[in-house]
Amino acid sequence: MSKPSTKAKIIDIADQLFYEFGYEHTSFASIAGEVGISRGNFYHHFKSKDEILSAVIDRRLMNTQQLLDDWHDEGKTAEGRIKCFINILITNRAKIKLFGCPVGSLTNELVKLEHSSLPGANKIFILFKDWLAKQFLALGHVKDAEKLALHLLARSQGIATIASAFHDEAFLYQEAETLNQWLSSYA
Amino acid sequence: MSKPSTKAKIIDIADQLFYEFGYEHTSFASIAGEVGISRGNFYHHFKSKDEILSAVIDRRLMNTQQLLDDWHDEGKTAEGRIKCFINILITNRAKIKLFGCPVGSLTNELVKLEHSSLPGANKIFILFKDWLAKQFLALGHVKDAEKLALHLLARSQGIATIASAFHDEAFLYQEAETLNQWLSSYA
DNA sequence: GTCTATATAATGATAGAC
DNA sequence: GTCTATCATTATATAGAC
Repeated sequence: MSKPSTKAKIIDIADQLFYEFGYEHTSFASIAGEVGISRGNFYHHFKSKDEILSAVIDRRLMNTQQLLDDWHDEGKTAEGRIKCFINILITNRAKIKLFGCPVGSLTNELVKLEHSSLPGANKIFILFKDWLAKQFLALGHVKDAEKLALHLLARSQGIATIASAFHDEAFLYQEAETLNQWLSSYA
Repeated sequence: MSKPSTKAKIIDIADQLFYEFGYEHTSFASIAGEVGISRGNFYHHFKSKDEILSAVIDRRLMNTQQLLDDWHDEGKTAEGRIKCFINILITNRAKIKLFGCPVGSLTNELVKLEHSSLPGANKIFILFKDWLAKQFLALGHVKDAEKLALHLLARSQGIATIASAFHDEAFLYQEAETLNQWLSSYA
């Protein structure tokens, strides 16, 4: 592994800070501080804050695709693969409890800013949705695959919202179990 | 009806703007502009921006309590009353599609700001939760009333998140129907 | 109670030396 | 590629006249 470039470091740190503190609340000063560079250096790599957001979204898209590919190898059955999705709520419980879902909370913010990167952020949702729909299709739900996929996506979003509002980790366990029960009625 | 005081007007406008553009993104200048007063006049009524947020949350708490009281009179049965809750997704579809849920999107933001008003905003969630739990209790779900209430709350949150991200009103109709079906299995 | 004028700090962004 | 210095703008907030 070669050492990460400054540009890669900026994207990595911005990704974290946008998640933990929100896009607008994260300043160049705080990113620069974390990366260990000066604010001026910043604009050598990115022309604007929006451009960093774009890069962060692209990074998240890549990471999400990688995650889905990994799940495809892990899960032997379509049901098992959907369970991988549900299980993020448990795997990422510590962060979800504190900051909610990275995708949902970002779109939530971009919606209110009427930000031009909302469609980009939505692409992450769509990656999940299409992947889930493929699994439901494999389970024989030819007509309802899309609907079931979006339904599950919404369910996971709501769980993350409530869990983060109340900083309630137990709720994540409880609702992940409820989702698995729901899934078994479709598998 | 006496004409609303300047203070009441500020709270009313701030409530709308916080919903549509977010708390942090809403400036004093924009509130003052909408109300039709100068920025300086502002601080005669509120000592800080946080204090306005507090007042907005108090207002939302009162309005929510009023809404729940109205539903109590409207719905003849516990099931009917829960359906009133589910039906907000339809009644408020135009705004939810554009800005999400006022409660969920506010807590989402306050979580990331680590804002001291998060517990206050959560009280709105708790009002809904306790009211819903009471209805599920009336339906005979003695042991699961709390769990079912929070589950339904989370479901509605997720639906609002997805609907606003994609500006998709049809999804609100589709999922409200799914929720009503879910409810009928508990009623 | 409302206004104008202003203080102060932080923001995103630029210019130019090294 | 990184830095320092700086700009223009905006933000919250204050002081004091009317």
